[in-house]
Amino acid sequence: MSWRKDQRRAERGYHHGNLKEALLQAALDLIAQKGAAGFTFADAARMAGVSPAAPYRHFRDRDELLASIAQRGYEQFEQQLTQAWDDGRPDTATAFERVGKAYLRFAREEPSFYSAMFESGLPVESNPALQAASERAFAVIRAAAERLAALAPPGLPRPPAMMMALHIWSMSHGIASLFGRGDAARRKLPMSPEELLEAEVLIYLRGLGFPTDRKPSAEPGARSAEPPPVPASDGPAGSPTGPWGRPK
Amino acid sequence: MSWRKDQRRAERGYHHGNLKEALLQAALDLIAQKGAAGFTFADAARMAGVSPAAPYRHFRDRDELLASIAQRGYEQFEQQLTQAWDDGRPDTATAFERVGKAYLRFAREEPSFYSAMFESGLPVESNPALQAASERAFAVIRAAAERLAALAPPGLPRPPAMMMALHIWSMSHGIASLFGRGDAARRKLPMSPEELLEAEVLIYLRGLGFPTDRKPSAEPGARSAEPPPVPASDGPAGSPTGPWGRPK
DNA sequence: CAGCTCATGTGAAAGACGTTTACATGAGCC
DNA sequence: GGCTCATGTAAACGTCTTTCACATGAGCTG
Repeated sequence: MSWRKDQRRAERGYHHGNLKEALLQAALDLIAQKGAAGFTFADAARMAGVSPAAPYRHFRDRDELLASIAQRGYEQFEQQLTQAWDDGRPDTATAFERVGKAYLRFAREEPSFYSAMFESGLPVESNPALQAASERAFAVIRAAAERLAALAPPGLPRPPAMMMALHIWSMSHGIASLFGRGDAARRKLPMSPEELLEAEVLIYLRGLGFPTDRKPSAEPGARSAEPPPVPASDGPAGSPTGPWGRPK
Repeated sequence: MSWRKDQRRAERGYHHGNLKEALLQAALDLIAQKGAAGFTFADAARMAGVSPAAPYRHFRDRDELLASIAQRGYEQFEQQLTQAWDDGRPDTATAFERVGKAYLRFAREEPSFYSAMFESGLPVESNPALQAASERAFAVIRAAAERLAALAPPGLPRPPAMMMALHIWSMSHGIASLFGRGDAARRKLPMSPEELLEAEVLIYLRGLGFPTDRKPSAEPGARSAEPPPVPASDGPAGSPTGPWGRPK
């Protein structure tokens, strides 16, 4: 009946050797299958081929394992956002938009991490390391917003970068939470989450007075020979189509 | 030792009389205390003073109780939004902003419902009644967006109301989820969630070409003698302050 | 290499929950 | 008064979390 367990032990010996990693991996798989709420310490142990008590040698309790996953999630998240931002290349606006897309991509492609980070009900503020990781991730968005704010058209008051960052974050998070996952919580949408976010950000930036044609690659210092983009706020004669495409 | 239970039973007789309601109420209290994940069927039964098996006479399982709460939540949510919208009185923009605030207020003042609705991991689409209730709530936002879209300045392409509704929804939801609750998941903010949302919506609407002075009460058909508000997209000479107040 | 030590894993057990089943109660109806 | 059925109880099962005493063996020390 229980030859599986014994065989497994025979294969690997009394000591697992890398249980902590194995547990984290197992937890990720399980969360992907059954959600952050459905995931079980005992299941992870089973999947790693150890007794239900073994995990306690590596994590104080179930919540600490979840927190570890969330923390790794924030680290990967930060990395993805940083990579998407690519220090603002080739131009700030393009890079900025990539960051928003990276947010959605992360939510879709790493639903387990996303779950542990944002939906597990973990008290972020009670875990300093977790909070720090979360803040480092947000700092990427904030830095991007800072650079973008610096490009705000002169003559208008410059928007606070922190506010912009929070706005972009909440847009991305709202879309990701409501519509962003593989098949969970999906309502029928007239457009993809990516398109939805792209339009939202474009409209928002236009509201701040940024020029918003599709290729706003003309920055002070950029080596562009084109004429500067026409601000979208030119009036009725200005842009005939909005960020959502031509009306049908 | 167990006189409490017996006494309770003596007070109310063998039959509870209103167990279903009592369980829903108990569950709300428990979710408020310990979160949607921490809430327990047995606890609710205890709080209602009945045996752990009694709830099964009223709910197929724990998830059905949670779904009932979520459904009531959506109904109350719809009601609050409808009331905030007040059919667009006194003017569309004011009422629209009230809807956003109502969203945040609901998240803050009914965290139990909000939890059950958005954070419990319930598969909304698997429960037709729940899904319908959720869609009725969204329909309020959508109807408001419809009215607002109809007021879009002429000459520019009219934004799709559905898209606007989804944008407003995701903004509100993002802010509520990230910053909106009593003390959970709160990061230190330079402004209140309400102010953050108000600024975001204002910037967004301006991006769509809507006039955005603080009292945009001039609508076609409104009994206003003022001149129409100046569009915010007038250029550098236009509005000296943004939605976030004067720069310091 | 022998022996020690300590990190790591095991098994058993206690206590909580979810859920089912057979049985008890009593409110409402004939 | 007696029946019936919705509603509640007790007991039991399997699972999960967590703890504790004990087992194992990897790696250091001499």
